[in-house]
Amino acid sequence: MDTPVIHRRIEGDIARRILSGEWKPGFRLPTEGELMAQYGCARMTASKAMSRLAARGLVTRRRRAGSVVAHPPLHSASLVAIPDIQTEVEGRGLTYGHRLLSRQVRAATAEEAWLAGQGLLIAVETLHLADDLPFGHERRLIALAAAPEAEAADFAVQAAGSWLLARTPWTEAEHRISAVGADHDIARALRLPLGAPCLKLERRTWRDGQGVTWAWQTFPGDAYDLVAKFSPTKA
Amino acid sequence: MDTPVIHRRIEGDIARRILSGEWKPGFRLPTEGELMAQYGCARMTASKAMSRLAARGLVTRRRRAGSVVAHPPLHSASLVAIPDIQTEVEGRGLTYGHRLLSRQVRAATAEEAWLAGQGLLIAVETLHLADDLPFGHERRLIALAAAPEAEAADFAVQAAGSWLLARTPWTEAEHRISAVGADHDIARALRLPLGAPCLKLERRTWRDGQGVTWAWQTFPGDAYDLVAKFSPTKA
DNA sequence: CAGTGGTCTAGACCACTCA
DNA sequence: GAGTGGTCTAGACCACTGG
Repeated sequence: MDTPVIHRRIEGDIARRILSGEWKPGFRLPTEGELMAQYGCARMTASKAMSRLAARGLVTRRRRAGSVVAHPPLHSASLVAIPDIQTEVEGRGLTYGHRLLSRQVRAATAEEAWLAGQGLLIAVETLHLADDLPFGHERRLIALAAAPEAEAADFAVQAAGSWLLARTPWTEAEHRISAVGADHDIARALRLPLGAPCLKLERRTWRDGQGVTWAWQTFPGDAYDLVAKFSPTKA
Repeated sequence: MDTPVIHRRIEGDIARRILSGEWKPGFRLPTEGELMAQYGCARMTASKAMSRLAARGLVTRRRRAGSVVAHPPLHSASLVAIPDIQTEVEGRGLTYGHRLLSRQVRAATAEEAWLAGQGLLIAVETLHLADDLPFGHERRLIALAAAPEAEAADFAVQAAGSWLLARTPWTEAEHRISAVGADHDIARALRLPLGAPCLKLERRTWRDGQGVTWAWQTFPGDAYDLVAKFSPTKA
């Protein structure tokens, strides 16, 4: 058999009972030895199943104390996925496009030191389009030290964001989501009244501690939602 | 030895080379057999390390083809954690508080059928406070079928959100984040001018396909950011 | 001290797929 | 067909911790 996948069956059986509420938080689960007997498998197999449940956060395991159904975190931190803009637009059945509004190479300011130290960076301003209508506005800084080829790249052809994503793997990112009123530039680019509620998405990216890029994306509040369906079943 | 954790050493060694860029996407990784030789371990140990790397998304494994460094997804979907309000407030060193503005038991409307079918639900309106100042506004519906004890609970003591979280594990959740202008109720509750940009967080929660709760939380745009630091190293 | 999980070994069979 | 990963077994030693 290639796919006896006994460990998945064990994992699923237990997960079902936990998720259904049959086994409540704190409930003492079978030990690995008991699982061996129940399923007629080796200990490593039972162990694998339980390890996966622990990785999923469904159970807590402690030596000697055994495995118990995990208590849901009192202050849950759930997750929202942030798709990139092209994916978002095309997911709505619209045609994605973009326009390079400005591009500039300059030295980093003090505020941008985390990105490029005293070095050079590229600043681009991009308008994202959905079916040729303004969809979002983006300001982006790219550290030249982290992506030297960026100086020669033509961001009118491929948007700076996806250009970077395809080339420069990141190891760390920080997102910040907030609501702002449209300022002058953004109101004009997105054709909104001044002060109209907009969703602002700020993203800073590192690669092994070195700054790569810093982007601010702004979307009309009534045109863009960040949506995420999340289930704890992920391992 | 209890913690030889050879598999973690293997995992770390390989992860480092991938994250540093030394091994680029598509690079053919050592086979399990080669790892056995390099580290002087059994095949299961090498296998475990590689499995974990695959689970982290750093490598792609295929029978016969071997394991290669995974290509970063062209359209990355990054994640933002949504802390609950109390955690958020206390994380800023402020004192958390809340006030129950209204509570009502009524039948579900057609729009709320996903939550409670034709059944009853509890509708509560809560004001969240930071250092006694309005911090966020919350409307929440709770399906009585999913949490019958909610009818007797005193949400003036424990806020409905954390009450639920502690009692009713959820298996699926959907978040929606958007920017809106403050409407009358919210402007009054949060003491904002009408139309002020606000961050709206909508959350729908299920437990095994049955609706549990539906909440809308609204925060002043200039007072609340959703921040998340994310690194792909998570397994 | 004894039970539990964490890890490791040395072998095995199989499914898949590339050459 | 042969090499690779996916899974399983039966045994082992150890660290930790609750009684």
